[in-house]
Amino acid sequence: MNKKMTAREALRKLVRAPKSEQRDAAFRRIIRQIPRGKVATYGQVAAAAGYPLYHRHVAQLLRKAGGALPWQRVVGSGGAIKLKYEAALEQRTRLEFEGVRFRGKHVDMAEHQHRFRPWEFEG
DNA sequence: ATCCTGACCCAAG
DNA sequence: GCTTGGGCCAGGA
Repeated sequence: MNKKMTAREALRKLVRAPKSEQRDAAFRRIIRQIPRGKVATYGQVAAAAGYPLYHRHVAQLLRKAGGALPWQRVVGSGGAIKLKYEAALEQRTRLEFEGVRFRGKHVDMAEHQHRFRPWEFEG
């Protein structure tokens, strides 16, 4: 018979069927909500857009969309910069220019974490 | 259809 | 703190 469904599998079934088009649109909308001086993680953006478990795709979009979005405001878990080499330096520089402070290698999340408002759904 | 890749994430050690 | 292994998912070859 059917094996017990894991919590993750259950979640996956609840999540809206992935359509890259509207998914990316949702990601873009969320990313644009992040104000100057604040940041959000890939996972938070994905979840806020209605697609938990799609954090990797947020990164994929950012790479593709590039300059059309405030890409520097999306960081890794814990405020880590996930880009490499020069790109990483550029992101850090851009963020510092917006007033974001770092603690070692990570963004000071206690101060710069952006909180998304769940009720601002607006279709 | 299979294999590989990625601006990820997290629990362990 | 850092590294590692396993898990995740869609896209491209």
